[in-house]
Amino acid sequence: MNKPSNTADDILAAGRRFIVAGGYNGFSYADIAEVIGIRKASIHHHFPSKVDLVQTLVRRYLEDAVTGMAELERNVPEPPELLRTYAGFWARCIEDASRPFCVCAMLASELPALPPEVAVEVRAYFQFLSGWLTGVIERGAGQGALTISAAPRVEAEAFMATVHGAMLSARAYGDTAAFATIMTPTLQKLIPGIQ
Amino acid sequence: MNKPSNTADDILAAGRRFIVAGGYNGFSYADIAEVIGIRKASIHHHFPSKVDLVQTLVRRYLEDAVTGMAELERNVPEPPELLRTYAGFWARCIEDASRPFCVCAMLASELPALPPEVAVEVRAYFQFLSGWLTGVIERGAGQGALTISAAPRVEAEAFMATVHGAMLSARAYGDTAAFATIMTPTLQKLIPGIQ
DNA sequence: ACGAGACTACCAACTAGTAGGTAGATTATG
DNA sequence: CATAATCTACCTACTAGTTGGTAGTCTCGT
Repeated sequence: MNKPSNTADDILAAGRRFIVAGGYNGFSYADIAEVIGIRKASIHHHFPSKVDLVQTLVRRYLEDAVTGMAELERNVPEPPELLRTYAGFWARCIEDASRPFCVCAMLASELPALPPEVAVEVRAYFQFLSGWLTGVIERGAGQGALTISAAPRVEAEAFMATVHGAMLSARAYGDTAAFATIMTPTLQKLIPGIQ
Repeated sequence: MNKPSNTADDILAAGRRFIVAGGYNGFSYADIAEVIGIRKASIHHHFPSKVDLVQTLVRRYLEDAVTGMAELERNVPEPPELLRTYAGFWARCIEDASRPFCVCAMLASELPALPPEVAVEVRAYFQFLSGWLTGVIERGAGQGALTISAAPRVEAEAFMATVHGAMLSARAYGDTAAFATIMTPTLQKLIPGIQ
């Protein structure tokens, strides 16, 4: 069922690691060529330009998020647990250094300097994520399972902002546990009845 | 009282604008030379290397924050108003596009790819800011003027994370008002007795 | 006369991207 | 079945332009 080793996918995976570490201008075709063991020109065969490469990468990142969230909602139906699982997912990714930062959060920070084709994909990711969180929070508040003090959309934006800011702090301090430390009280304020 | 036009300061100011827009790798000596109207080589006279330039820039950014916060505390003594004024400062900076992002939040995002001399300065900024916020929140909670559900240090980290994440969202959406929209309920959760 | 601050003129290394070619697999056709 | 055409995936070798940085010179105010 799993596809054979594919160079294009290897390039995208390497590109993702580089973007997570240093952003759009933090890597070159030469860097990718070296880590996956092919020549620079061969990357151009798969992705004619750097814009193509990063555009494809971000588009696939969003697709993965869409299917990931759908599966998450199938496995974890309750809104409070959904938020906790989402935050826990990132806590693990950061702690085991497998995905120490969100690709789109990284790219969003340098949005004014990004090629417009990439910028539009990054914006789409933010819109999807905030839309998904709005739905979860709206449902949770309707059930009385979440305590909110503003409109679901606004609470969702605040939650998403805290997640991204917590990633940033964990990185700034070089302390992977900082993410969970920040998210715990944030979740507690939304979920009633736990101390 | 105000110093005469100083090229070194002009270089730092231009560098700051470029970093805010696109990070450490998002600008070159040539870019700075062009906007301030001197030759590339003349910048090396003031800052021998790019590391020197950015290190000086971030160090001064922290110094300005230290004196700025001290002055803020002299003018606005009450913790709730202090937090509101701090958030309001950034809201204005973002809305009038004068400082659409925090230099150190920007650099922190690409910390793993940063020269270590710069990284250490960025870390120092985060430590100062979280320390200052911890003090304000601790004092406010002691007076009963702020409602907190975790240790002051943790509340301060969460507040700072939300500020940085809200900047990121405002940038991602291209909507300067998003920052204030996110910060309003965040402040309301901390400040009792307002609806 | 001297130093600060600017200049011209370089440099090696790196950037994304191109040109042209090769080996091998796949597909179409007589 | 054979063979010709095409395609995929890579290669070497190159381009024009940019990167941070250096060396040496000119100019101007004190």
